[in-house]
Amino acid sequence: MATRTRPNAGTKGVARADREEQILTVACRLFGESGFASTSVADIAEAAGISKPLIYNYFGSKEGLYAVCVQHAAEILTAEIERTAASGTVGLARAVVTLDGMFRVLEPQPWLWHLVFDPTAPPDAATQKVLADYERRILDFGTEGVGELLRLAGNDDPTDTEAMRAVWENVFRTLVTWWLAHPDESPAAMTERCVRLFAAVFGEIDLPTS
Amino acid sequence: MATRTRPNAGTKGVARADREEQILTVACRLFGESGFASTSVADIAEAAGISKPLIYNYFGSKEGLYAVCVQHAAEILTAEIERTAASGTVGLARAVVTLDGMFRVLEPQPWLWHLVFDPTAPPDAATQKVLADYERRILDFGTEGVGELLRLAGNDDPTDTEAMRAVWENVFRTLVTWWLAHPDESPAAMTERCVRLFAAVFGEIDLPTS
DNA sequence: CCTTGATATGACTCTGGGGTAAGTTACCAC
DNA sequence: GTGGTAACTTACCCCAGAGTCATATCAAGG
Repeated sequence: MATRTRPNAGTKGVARADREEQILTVACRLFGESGFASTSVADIAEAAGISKPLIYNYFGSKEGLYAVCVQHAAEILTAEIERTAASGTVGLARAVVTLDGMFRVLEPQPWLWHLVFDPTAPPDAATQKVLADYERRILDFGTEGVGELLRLAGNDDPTDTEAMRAVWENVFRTLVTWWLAHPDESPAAMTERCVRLFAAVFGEIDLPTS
Repeated sequence: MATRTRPNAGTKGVARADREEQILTVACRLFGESGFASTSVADIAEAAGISKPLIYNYFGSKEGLYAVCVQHAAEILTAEIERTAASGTVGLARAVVTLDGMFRVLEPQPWLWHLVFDPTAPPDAATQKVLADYERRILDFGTEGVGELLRLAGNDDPTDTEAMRAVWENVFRTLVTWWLAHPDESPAAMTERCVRLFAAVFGEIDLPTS
């Protein structure tokens, strides 16, 4: 055709699976850094060097893409938590080990954290299911340690346990979020800081040799 | 005129100050319950039984209205915190007293809480200034108690103190938010729950007679 | 009465951003 | 070469929701 109305169309030799992975990587970063609501599909397309319809072609909708991003992040974070949980430590030592693992996992891609806790995440069913699953898998670990703490103090009220679990979950989140807001701090240094903070509240704790 | 093209126009005998207060009340509730981003000016107008332009006439913009709402809420919450702070208690007892006061203030209008901590609040200068002021006034109280706790454990690292303050602030927020999510629990019952939770972590605490 | 200012609204405009229709290009199998 | 298909884009539609304009009604003062 003499009239090249769409000079950039046509395949560039990138297989669908590869393109999907590339889009996913870019989207995770943008969604994580700016939040779901403040990130437009056009932004992602531009950052990935492709056009908007390709994203819709591969992921269906903005929500669809987001759900895959959250799934991706949740899998990484859950795997790390389950890994440290399997290491056999208990009580506060386990908390420290878990935090330490989280810092190390997040260091190369800190935006994953905010992805999972994005307050502007859509009420979309797929996304909510992924988040609910994540929540459920994480929950048990927290409830364990917290329940133990309360029983030690002679308290086995289940509602108290639930409230305390919410508190613990948010302490965990706060420590990670605080660390993310202080990028100069290494994971190791932050872990030590956590140990000092716990010690101030609970007294000295015996850590596993690592 | 035979052609009554705008049958509902014209004053209804409500003075500007009264209308502003009425709009403010409705807006606080809607913004607080659904968040800034999910609440449209049309929603507020409808809930207040007036038309959209009147809101723009009185408040200039959606952000302008929101800033006034946040100011309103922040004043109420700050006043309550400063009131309990002036009561003379210290340490954990003060934490309990402050929480108790907060539960009582929020009982008739729980939405005020989420208004101040809305993650979808606009980056608008006026709003941010109000929030920053609120933050600053609250901050000192937390830093005080937290600093004391750390010093007692032989720790006076200022960065540790800052991190611990962030943790404490979020524990406070979590307890209030948890309570708001359990509307059947009375302020008194929730205060007692907090006492039990603190006791489990810190051991028994001596409360002021009240 | 009749002007003036405050209170009020119906019916617009405009923009950002999600989503789509329809076509274009390249590669591969035969 | 010539279909068929997968990869890709341009240019568009469309709507919710912020914000505005021109006008209408009322109450009070002269």
